[in-house]
Amino acid sequence: MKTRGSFDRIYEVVRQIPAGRVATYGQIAALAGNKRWARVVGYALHVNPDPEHIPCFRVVNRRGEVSSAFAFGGGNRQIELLEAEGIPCADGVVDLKKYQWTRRALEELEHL
DNA sequence: GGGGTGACGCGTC
DNA sequence: CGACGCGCCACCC
Repeated sequence: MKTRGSFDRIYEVVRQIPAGRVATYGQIAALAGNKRWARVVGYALHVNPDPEHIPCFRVVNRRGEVSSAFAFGGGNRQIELLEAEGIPCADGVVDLKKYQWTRRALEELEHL
């Protein structure tokens, strides 16, 4: 597979999102290198080349809302996958306050 | 190389 | 956290 420039960067970050946590597009962008890639992140996941190894369902917008157009078969599918990992999002919205993937969150988990 | 597009973010009202 | 608009940047044609 060829490197798709920034896309590859983005995929790498998304791949590192731990189960049971979600990340925002802006956050992915920031971790990938540029905060302004938020839009590019969306595009990158849209053309997700390897859904099996790239958990794009763990990526939500800054408000915690799941995507309306999902590569797996609709936002509904994304909700199922998230709940399967213990992330409640019945209304299609995730509580970022609790489930957003941050270093701080990881530390707290380990500390607990 | 120019232009259109998009699974976004943030300020504003 | 309702709606609207602009900015942002990479990708495809």
